Amino acid sequence: MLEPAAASLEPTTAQLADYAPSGRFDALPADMETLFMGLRMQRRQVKARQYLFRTGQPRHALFLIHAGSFKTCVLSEDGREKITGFRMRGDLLGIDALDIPSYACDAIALDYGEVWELPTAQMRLQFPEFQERLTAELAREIRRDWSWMLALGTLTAEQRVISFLLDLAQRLQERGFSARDLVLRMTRAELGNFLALQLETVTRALSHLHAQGLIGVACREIRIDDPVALRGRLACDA
Amino acid sequence: MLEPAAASLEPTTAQLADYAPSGRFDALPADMETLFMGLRMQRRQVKARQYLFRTGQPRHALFLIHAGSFKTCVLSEDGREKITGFRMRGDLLGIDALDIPSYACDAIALDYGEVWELPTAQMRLQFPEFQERLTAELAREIRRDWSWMLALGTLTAEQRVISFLLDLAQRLQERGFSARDLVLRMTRAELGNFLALQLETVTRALSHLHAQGLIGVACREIRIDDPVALRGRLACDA
DNA sequence: CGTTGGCTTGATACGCCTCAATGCTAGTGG
DNA sequence: CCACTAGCATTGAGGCGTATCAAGCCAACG
Repeated sequence: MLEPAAASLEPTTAQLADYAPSGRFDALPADMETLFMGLRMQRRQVKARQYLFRTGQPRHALFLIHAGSFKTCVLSEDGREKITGFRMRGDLLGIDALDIPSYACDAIALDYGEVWELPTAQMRLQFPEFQERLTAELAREIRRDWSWMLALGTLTAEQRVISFLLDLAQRLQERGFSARDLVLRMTRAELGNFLALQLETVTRALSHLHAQGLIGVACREIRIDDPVALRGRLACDA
Repeated sequence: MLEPAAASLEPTTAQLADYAPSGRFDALPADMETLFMGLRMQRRQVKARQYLFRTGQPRHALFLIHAGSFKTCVLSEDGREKITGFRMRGDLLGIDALDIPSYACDAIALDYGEVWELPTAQMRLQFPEFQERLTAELAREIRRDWSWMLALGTLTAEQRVISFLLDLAQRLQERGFSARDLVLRMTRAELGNFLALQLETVTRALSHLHAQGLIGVACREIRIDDPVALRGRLACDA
């Protein structure tokens, strides 16, 4: 367990709030849940490590994450794997295959998960704005992807890890959790895969930031001690 | 000038056709032009190096590329730049900002360019399937991005260059050009930026492939001599 | 109590970056 | 016509950052 953060530096969340690799593009996160609250929907629970769907399976529905965390990944024919994102409550799974009959990625629960199954055909009829919501969600995903492409292409290993932590902190905060105390739902290997790093490099980056007093590290639990300093390290010439 | 390819290895285009970083996901490319043929549309021409639009500008329209090549790029606050894609005839520019009032990237002509301006509001009324076409285009872009994220995260410098060449060859072929003789519309620096490599590394990779007789290189003109061997190099353990 | 999976740390190797020099081509102006 | 310049491509030498390999630690679990 990590002891709670020293209350020395208070105004850190404000700094965090306007940061994210995707921050400069995005409008506020959509609240799909309230939109569909009245609708009777199929719910589905998945256990840790379980596949929600796999690449190539017939796509019969979209899924709205209600609880838990998921990763989505793509595979090449020769076995190379790449995690394309870590998804959490409010995110939609499966939209990347909206125009084709089968899923285009794997969706795997990191811990446990509960999803709501959206029957797309029915929704289109019932909610005229549904299709527009989908385009919005897709466009947002593109901008997120571009931001990460920018980060992976231009930042060092340590900066990538910082980017990830700050991005995660912001997403947690948007969902009502602390932006300071994070619990990573993925292994070091998965994190490294997403950031295009080896797991040892991720560990070393975290250890280094810890040694400098910027974060607290206890395995999956991360405490962000100095968001301002972290943000400062993201500049090109730092 | 490059002399034409030796006619020794004939059946290469078939191999090429089913390859692309995005190949395993995508359906055939959309023919937007014929769809909108009857419509009276604003056309716009841009010269080399000219911006079609910039990040943050009010988004009043989408653009369909009719001729020429464009690059789209994103910038971070501290000046880091990343080219998110090279676009050509039939591609849509601006869709990544469909849900927000201003453009989310820069679009810059590489040589010259002619685009058709699509008034989105009008199109939605006139073509009921237009919104669905947009979602399809967005989903395809996401899958393309994921494929490149996979490539950049798991391939060596030389493999990335090969991937790019094969992808470009396929896109040219889809548009009725030769899949064997390519003309790069971008500088080595731009190519390196897209592939997360330095321009010298791109040059070295091209020179190396040339020295092995797999391609012909004369500055911007590339001839693909041995697509099969190139494809073979993309395997994980090659 | 052994086994397994995940995390950390160190030593070494290698691929790509960085810096520097050169060549080439096109455009410009004397 | 020929300097002169600017932009782009190529090539080499050396250094750095991350990958790779190896070992040890710890908690969870059968």
